[in-house]
Amino acid sequence: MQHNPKEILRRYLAERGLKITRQRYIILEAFIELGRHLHVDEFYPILRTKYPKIGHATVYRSLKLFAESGIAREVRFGDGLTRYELVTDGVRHDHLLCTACGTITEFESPGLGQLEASIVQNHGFKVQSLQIELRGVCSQCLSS
Amino acid sequence: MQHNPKEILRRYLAERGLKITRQRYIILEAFIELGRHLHVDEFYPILRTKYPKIGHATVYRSLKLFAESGIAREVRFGDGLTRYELVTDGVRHDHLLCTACGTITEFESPGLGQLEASIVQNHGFKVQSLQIELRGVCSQCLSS
DNA sequence: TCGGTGCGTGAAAGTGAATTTCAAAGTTGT
DNA sequence: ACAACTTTGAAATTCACTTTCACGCACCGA
Ligand SMILES: [Mn+2]
Ligand SMILES: [Mn+2]
Ligand SMILES: [Zn+2]
Ligand SMILES: [Zn+2]
Repeated sequence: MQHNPKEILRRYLAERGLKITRQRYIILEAFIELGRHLHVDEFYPILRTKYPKIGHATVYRSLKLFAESGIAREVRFGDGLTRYELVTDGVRHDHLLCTACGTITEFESPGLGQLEASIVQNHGFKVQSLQIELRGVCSQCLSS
Repeated sequence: MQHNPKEILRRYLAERGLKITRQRYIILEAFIELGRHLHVDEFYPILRTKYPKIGHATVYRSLKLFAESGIAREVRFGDGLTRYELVTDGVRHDHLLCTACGTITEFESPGLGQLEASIVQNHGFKVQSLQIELRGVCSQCLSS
């Protein structure tokens, strides 16, 4: 149960005297249910069908809160939008962005541990996060 | 002479009927002379001392042009600003961002070729660019 | 060297994502 | 239920960046 996002968020809020509101709950459920790499304007219309009175500022605020609590990750792909994805217990992943069709493909990169280790060794840097972003043309687009 | 940024830009402009203006020349000189990872508002005051009439839209336009021509690279560090750096002939590099003092440290990562190769192999992706971004605490900040 | 064509410039206005403001409403511990 | 907070929603604001448009300037050909 420690890895349930709802539980993690509940604790995070409780620990600092913050509140579990209806809006936060609805936004969290939508966030868990809907796909990855979504930005506010992809959430907002969907949320409004369930809760028409919700304000867009609340959606911004909640997603940011989710990232702070550790259940979400902010992802930026250079299109000026901030996207979010659920942080899962599994292996970390990075993203391939197809410049032809816009598709985002996730990939795992073994060997990043080594890269990180060499950076620590060469620069005495304490790593908090590491992200790789590839741009190019996906196989789909290449073969058509 | 093929690797002189001024020469590359001159050609790029000539090839498409664009013009070498006083402003572009001044901005290019400043860009070459000043440090890396600068954003418009770091350039603008300096440029104005040499050319008080210059407009900020022109600075935005020129830096973007430099990136299009291949002599500059856009770099975004998630602070909402677009920064630029000269593209040099040497080895590619990536960035370490210190979350304590804000310093940007450049590093080279041997072994990226392998990572790229494995991605190509696993996903049939034609890579156009690859960027790594590390966040953490620099040695300077760790030791004080 | 002198136009003429058409790109470039600067000031100001506009854009769009994200944040802030503030009064009203909701949440929680007691 | 009460008091002490925090949160919300609508609207305003911020901020980087882009666009607009009238005028200026670069470049080419005669
Ligand atoms: Mn992802
Ligand atoms: Mn750099
Ligand atoms: Zn594609
Ligand atoms: Zn530091």
